Amino acid sequence: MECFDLAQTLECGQCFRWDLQPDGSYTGIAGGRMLNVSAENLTEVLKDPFWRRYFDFDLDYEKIRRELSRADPVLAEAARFAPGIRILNQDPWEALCSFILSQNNNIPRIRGIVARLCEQFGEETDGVRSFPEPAALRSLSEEDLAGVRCGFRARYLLDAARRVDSGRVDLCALRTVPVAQARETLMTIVGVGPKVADCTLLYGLHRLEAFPMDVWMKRAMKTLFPGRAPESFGRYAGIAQQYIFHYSRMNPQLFQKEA
DNA sequence: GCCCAGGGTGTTT
DNA sequence: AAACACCATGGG
Repeated sequence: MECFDLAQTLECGQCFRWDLQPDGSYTGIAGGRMLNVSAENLTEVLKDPFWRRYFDFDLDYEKIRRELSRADPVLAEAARFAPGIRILNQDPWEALCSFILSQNNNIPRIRGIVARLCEQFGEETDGVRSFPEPAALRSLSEEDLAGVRCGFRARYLLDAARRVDSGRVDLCALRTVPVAQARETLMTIVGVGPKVADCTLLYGLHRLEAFPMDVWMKRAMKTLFPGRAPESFGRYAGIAQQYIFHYSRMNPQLFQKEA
């Protein structure tokens, strides 16, 4: 399967609960299930409807990559660099929290914070530690979250928990409303700006037109696609964004000559 | 010690 | 609207 690479998909910065094992497989938790997945058992894993959907296996990434590549040679180069990336169908609430925690932070530390959050406040069933539900966080104080060591982001996490748990932000409804409106709704949460909102839309709600612009993407757009608007990439702009993000992080020398 | 990390908020020009 | 300090924390 050329259009599905586990390392590219699980290590491209969209998820934070998958661990590379010594044997090259990945162990992770999603939707209250634990999975060990590798190139060897992938076909078997994809027979399970939950994982099939999680890994977005029914979307034809080969075709999308061809379309995107045909439209732009630079994008074609970026896509060629990691043709096996897929956009996961993560839980919207977990994605929202993960990217709230991501702000002004680095990926290894985000992973640690998410792990501690699950360990301290997630429910354990059959040895699987779930991501804590909004109701489990709603009534906590910032001091209660001290052990998670997420710093100033604790306040943001709690505001998100309260708004989601109360229904003022209905994550499920955001799958179908116009994307601009969904974005605005997410941004009513304190600590959620354009970038975190777009990450939630893309990775949690599978709104593939969302185009998160972090520091890497800003550099990449200026250098590789000067003057080009994210919307110009079309309804799969989010997938284009993922190719560009990964390409940029793997080739930082592209941006060295700033002065 | 300094700088940066998949940013956002509040304040100042 | 654009620039800026500030926000906790940890790693290089």
